[in-house]
Order: sequence, then C-alpha cells, then structure tokens
Amino acid sequence: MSSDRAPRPAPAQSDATAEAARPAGRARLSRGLVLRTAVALADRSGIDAVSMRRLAQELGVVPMALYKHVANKEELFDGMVDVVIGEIAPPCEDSGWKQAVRRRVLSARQTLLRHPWAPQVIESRTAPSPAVLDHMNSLIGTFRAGGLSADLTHHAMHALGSRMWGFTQEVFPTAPPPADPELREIVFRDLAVRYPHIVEIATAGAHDPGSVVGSTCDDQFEFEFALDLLLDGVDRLHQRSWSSAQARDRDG
Amino acid sequence: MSSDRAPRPAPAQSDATAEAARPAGRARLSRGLVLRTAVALADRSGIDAVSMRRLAQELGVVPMALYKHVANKEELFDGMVDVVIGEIAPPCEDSGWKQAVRRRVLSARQTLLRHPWAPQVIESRTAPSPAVLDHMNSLIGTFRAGGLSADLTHHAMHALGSRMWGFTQEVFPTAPPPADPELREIVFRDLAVRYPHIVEIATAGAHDPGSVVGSTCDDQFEFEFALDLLLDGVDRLHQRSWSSAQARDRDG
DNA sequence: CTCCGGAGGTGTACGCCGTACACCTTCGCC
DNA sequence: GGCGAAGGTGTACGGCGTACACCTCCGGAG
Repeated sequence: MSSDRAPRPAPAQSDATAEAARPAGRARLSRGLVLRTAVALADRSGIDAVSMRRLAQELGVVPMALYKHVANKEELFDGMVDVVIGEIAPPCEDSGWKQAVRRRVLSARQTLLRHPWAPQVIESRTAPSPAVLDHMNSLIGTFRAGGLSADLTHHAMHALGSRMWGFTQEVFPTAPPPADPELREIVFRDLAVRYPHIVEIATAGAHDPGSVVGSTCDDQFEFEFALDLLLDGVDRLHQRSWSSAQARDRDG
Repeated sequence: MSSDRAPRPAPAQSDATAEAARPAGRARLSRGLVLRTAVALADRSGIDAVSMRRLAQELGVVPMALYKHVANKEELFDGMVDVVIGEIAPPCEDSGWKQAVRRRVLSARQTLLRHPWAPQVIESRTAPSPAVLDHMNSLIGTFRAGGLSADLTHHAMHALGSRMWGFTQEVFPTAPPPADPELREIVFRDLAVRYPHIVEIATAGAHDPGSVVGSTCDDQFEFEFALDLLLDGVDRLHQRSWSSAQARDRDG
C-alpha cells in the first residue's frame, strides 16, 4: 500500500489483494455497464458530475479501469447518446405519415425529458452516431412511405430537427468525405446499404451523387424554409382569430 | 520568488517589479475588455479554449486578475452571451409584422453564425440575462404591434425559439419567484416596467398574475403547437406538390 | 504636499480534472 | 500446466477554477 517501488518481492498477500482486486460482489465491468451507469449518474446529478473519476467511483473501480472500455471521455459521451437514442420508441406505421411522425417525435421528446442533459451532449458531438443515423433513416422512411417526395422530406427533416432533438443546428457538421475517390465510393455504398433513406434525400436534387456527405444542402435555405413554415402558420391562425383556449377545448 | 513567507523586508526592487506590474503598453483591464477578448478568443479557438488562464494570458495578465472584473467563469459566460446578443440588429418596423420578425430572426441567425459557440453557451445559462429579455421583449412588441393577440404571440414566441437561438428548449428554467409575497410584488412591478410585453404574454391566459415567473405555460402544449405548425405546413406543401426547385425559382 | 483607502494586479496553494504509461492479476484456451 | 490477452491498478503530469493573502498604485481629502 505504501512505499516499495522495486518489482514486488511478495507476489500475493491473498486476502488484502483479493479484496482490492474484486470487492466480493462487484460485477465485471463492460462497455454497456459503464455507459448505463454514466447515464444514470447524469440523470441523477447532472452531466457535470460525470467525470471519469466520479464514474469509476460509482462503479467501485479505479479511474483508469474505464479506459479499457471507452477510449476517452468523448467516446463515453458518444456511448451515452446511443443509450438515450435507443430508448426512443420505434416507429409504428398504423395511421398516416403525419400521425406516425408526430408520435415518433413526441416519443423522442419524452425520452429527452427523462435525460435533460442529453440535448446538450448530442449537440456537442462532432459526428452523428449510427444510432442517430438509424433514427433519422427510419423517420425519413415514414415520410417517404406516406408519399412525400424525397425533396420535401429533406426539408421537412431539417425543419423538424429542433423538435426531435430539443435543439436545432446546422445539424451535424458532416465531416468531408475521404479524398481518395475509390475509398469514397466504398464508404458511399456502405452508407447506401445501411441508411438508404438518408442517402436518398441527401442526394435528392444534388447533381453529384458522390458528394452526399459533403454539404449538398443550403443551410440558409433550410433555415428560411422552417422559419416561413412557422410564420405562415402563425399568420393563418391569426387570420382565423385562433386562441389557445378554443384549441385546447377542441382536442381535449 | 522562492521561499520567504514573513512580511517582505524589501518593499520594492523598482525595475523588475515595475515591468511585472505593467508591461509598458498594456491597457487597463475592464469588464468590457475582458468580455470582448473572451468572445474573440472563443471565435478564434472555440469555446473550450476559453479558460481563465488562457484568457488571462491573452490579456497579458495573471489569471486571478480576471476575478476583479467577473465573479467567476459562469459570469464570464453570461457576459459573453450579452456581447453576442448586443450584436443582433435592432428591430426595424417598416413593413408588416411578418417581414419585421423575419428580418430580426434572420439577423439573429447571422449573428450566431459568427459565434458558433454561442448557442451552446446560451443553452447552458440557468437564467436569461437582461439583454436576452430585452431582445425577446422587443420581438414580442413587433408581433403585438402587428395586431396579433397576446395569446397567439405567446405561442409564436415559443415556436420561434428554435429559429432565434439556433436551439429550442424548455427555454429557460425560470427560477421560482421569491417566497415573500411583498418582495415578489416588487420584483413583479419591476419586470412589468422593464419588459412590459414579456409580462403581458406571460400572464395572458394565466389566472394568477403574481405567478408570472413561475411556469404559467404548458411545455407539452407549446411543443405540440410548434410541431403541428410544422407538420401541417409540410402537409400543405405536399398537397400542392411543392418542390424546392420551384420555390427557389419563385423568390430568386 | 502628505496620507490613506480602495481598486486593480500578483503569487501561492488546493483539489479537482483527463489520461499516458508501466505494471500486475485473472481468465480462457491450447 | 502454461501462456497470452483482456481487465484492473498505481503513479504521475499538466491543466483547470478559484480561495486567500498580499502588494502597488492612483485619486482625492486633509
């Protein structure tokens, strides 16, 4: 415990060492356990309380032990986001696209309300994780199944960003595609298989199908699209003298 | 430099000390200078580069010197947000409310694009600063001047949140009002003078005018309001076979 | 002019943080 | 039984926010 530095002469004082190495009942660490514990800690004490040291303590383990399961703190956050995304209810395609999307978005909101730290963490990610891409892909699928054009769906998704995630942004900075054209082709095919809907709407209206990942869309246009949707909607309500009281009455 | 702890016997070795105390040309520190430098640093190197130590170095000063001008790092962030908000163009009431709001929101977006770190920092504040309240107050004023009801304006403001700030949220957690009713009355009057429009829409439809600061509004309702505005708008575009190409053509 | 008080700036120290690196222990497999 | 990898430990480093005691300088009152 105290001072000797040279290669330990005595290999094991079995009881003290054993207790230190595995305090009786503690389960073996695993990536999943680490992530779930981190999420629970963030829920309970806020995202700032999630430090490697505090989390390790929570798990009854030394801080460095975590690094066998997550590469670093950024990757820990990535994993936590995936856990949260995984809690969003899967799509249910019973009624029309509008109801289906509405339900999905409201479910996402409920999930994020359970994890108030999540929007901030999601927003700080530099790239969307597979879980995020899956979620988007299936939501796009719902629009498309409802008959909306790829083009309109594309803009609708941008407009909905703020509703789904609890924040809006130039959503993900979308890293530039690899320079090597051959490699890019491979990556592209891979994406198309895994996230066909995303690739479809990303390329809709784009001339160069290879530039999916690059910013094929005009952020200013997307912003104004969503803004005008809202302003025009408000205007329409204004013109028909809408009031929240009557709205509440109508749909209970 | 090294070891003596007792009250210094020699009061001043004038040249070395003088150089340390004021390196010739450096301007005197001030809150404004500190904040502007912090904003510039964040713009240049990202918000994570804004540490008290780095910022002090930027200013040619020892870290603790900053604490004479900002209470702590949180207050530094608060101040940085105010600097950014101050850059948003003031309202111009020439055309109708819709144009006026549109312009203002687009101006806010331009400002936030210049300071990509800002949305994240704004989102992490626990209370809205006076600058934020001023901005909101005047935007509400624009709606009201255009003839919209306080009620509709209230919901429109919630819906626009995401467009104005680059993120949406249960916008500000709005700290509970002081328990002492007398004190609360004073705070309330104060708010009504400084932010009349905010108070008006906050109390619109609320039965107890004293509970302004408390959550008089139903977050779930606000969320669905904005969501339906978007979904209905998309639906309408879908039904008239809207496409982005023709939209771009129409308004150049 | 002197004196003094307070505002502005300094230096040291503390307890956190993420994580590199070398090590030891344990487990699963041959 | 032995061995290599996977899992866990311990130490150490540099950076962080900031408490606290100090020093210095400036402006105004006497």
